[in-house]
Amino acid sequence: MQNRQVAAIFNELADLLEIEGENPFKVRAYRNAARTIEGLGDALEDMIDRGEDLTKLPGIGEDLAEKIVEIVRTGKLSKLEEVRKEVPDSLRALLSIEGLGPKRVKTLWETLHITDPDTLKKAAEEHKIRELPGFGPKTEENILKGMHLLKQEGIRFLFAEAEAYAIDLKAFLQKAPGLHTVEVAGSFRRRKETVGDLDILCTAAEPQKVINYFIAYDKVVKVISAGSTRSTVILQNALQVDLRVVEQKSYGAALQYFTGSKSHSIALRKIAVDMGLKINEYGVFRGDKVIAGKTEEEVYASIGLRYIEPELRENRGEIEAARDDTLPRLVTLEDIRGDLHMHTTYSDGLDTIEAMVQKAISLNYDYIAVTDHSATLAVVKGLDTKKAAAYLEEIEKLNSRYEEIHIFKGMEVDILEEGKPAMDDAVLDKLDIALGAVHANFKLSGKEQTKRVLKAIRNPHIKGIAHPTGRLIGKREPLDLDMDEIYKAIREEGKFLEINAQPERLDLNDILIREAKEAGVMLAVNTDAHAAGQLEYMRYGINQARRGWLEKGDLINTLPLGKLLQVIGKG
DNA sequence: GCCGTTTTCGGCCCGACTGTTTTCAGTCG
Repeated sequence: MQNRQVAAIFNELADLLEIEGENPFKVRAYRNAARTIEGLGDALEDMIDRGEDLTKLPGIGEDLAEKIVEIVRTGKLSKLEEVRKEVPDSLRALLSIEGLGPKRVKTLWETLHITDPDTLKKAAEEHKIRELPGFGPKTEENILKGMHLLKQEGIRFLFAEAEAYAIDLKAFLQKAPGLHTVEVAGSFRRRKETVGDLDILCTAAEPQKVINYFIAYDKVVKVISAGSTRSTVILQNALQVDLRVVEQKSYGAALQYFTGSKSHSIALRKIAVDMGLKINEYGVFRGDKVIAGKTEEEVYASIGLRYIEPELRENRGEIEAARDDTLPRLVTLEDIRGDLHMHTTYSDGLDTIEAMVQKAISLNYDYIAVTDHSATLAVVKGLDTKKAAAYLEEIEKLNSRYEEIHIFKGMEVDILEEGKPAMDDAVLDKLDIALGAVHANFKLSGKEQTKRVLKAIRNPHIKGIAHPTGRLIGKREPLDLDMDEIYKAIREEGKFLEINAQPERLDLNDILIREAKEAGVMLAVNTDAHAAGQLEYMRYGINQARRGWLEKGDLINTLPLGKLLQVIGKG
């Protein structure tokens, strides 16, 4: 039973209870618990096995702790089974229709016996809905329009995809009449690996003019709302954009509010309440008097906190750290001295080794590792023993030609099912950096998979593990690895784990990165570039590293060349 | 259902927009 499944059960229960009309604070308690569980570094199952006290977790009390144990032990929750008998589970689907919340869904169910999207559609088409109290023709129409958006519900965009749209939109908004500033906030500003919508904050003297300009953007296909200070639209690509316009004096408070995360902001507001203050998007107030709001620094300072970087704002301990002045000094792109994972025409890359070298020089790197694939069934275009000889020779040649950069002889070596590297020792002996990686047999049991990777880590030829969990965001689940065992082995062997910067990998994820750091594990952010231009993906990996609380000293590729040589045993 | 250097009971973040109303409930972020 995975944490995500436990969280899903609580979310489902919350939805059904809310439709039932249960105390909204009780409903919120279930949702808060689900959020806490989703953000957990450890598997609940392991925590229970170790006898840890779950009520220590935020938002988990006696009752919910018991329910968690029940779910983990039995795979289900009797309370949910009971509620399902009272409220049809299919009603949940209706909640995802724009404009339908628990109250209206309950009304539809009790009066017209609507239980799912199909019966809802029929009732709307027969104009039965407009007759209900609290409903009208407009609502009925909106329900019908919202029906075909139902399927697209819940899609999230990779950060890198959202970035492209955000850049376009920002450039467009910069030309809005009377605009002062425009900033993309929300999960985009927090640099989450996926982004559900874009939240954009503008400051302008006349907000209405900016709103009017915004909804005329040529990629807008639907205007959901457009008031005097905020608006929500849907773009062609189904991306939702929320725009908020405030005055300059509220910029900091509004940026904080619009950046979130929701639970981070709620926690701040609670602190303010305890101090007799109130925080909203216009400022920090004592009574009617504004005491802060122009900048985010001011807002945090007003409740006794240091400024918190957006990447940390997830209510996972950053607020306590800000109070104690123990926040990390997050690593930056400028700290990176080199890239230790990339591919060339020697395997499945698009550019030559020399093209990669030249691009790396333009990025001011001190070193790179060229790490083409070893050939296996999974990676057919890779290096065999014979091809490897030419490959290594060319790296050496380029190394003497380009004095301004050091080129490591590397290879991304497939870890076979038994944990052995897919390359002869004779070749491995000649390498500076061999990265072990899993590219096939993803379905092994957690125990076997862990054993397989541990064996690779203990292999003296392997220096690091590339994209350790093998996940592809939205496409492939991570390997079922015992990460604590992995961290232990990596630490003992003096090896490193990679943070892979490919937009759909970002592997390790933020939570595992932070765990790894706490376990004393060395890490490296690498691009796994398959073309020279992709060396610029480093920034995505840095985003992830920052979300994992990493500082410069946690990454080996911030080290100067001499120090790095020592770390990989070549100094 | 959670939580507590004010509290073990009585609070629980805060405001904008829409559509339905005729002063506001429901929804959303």
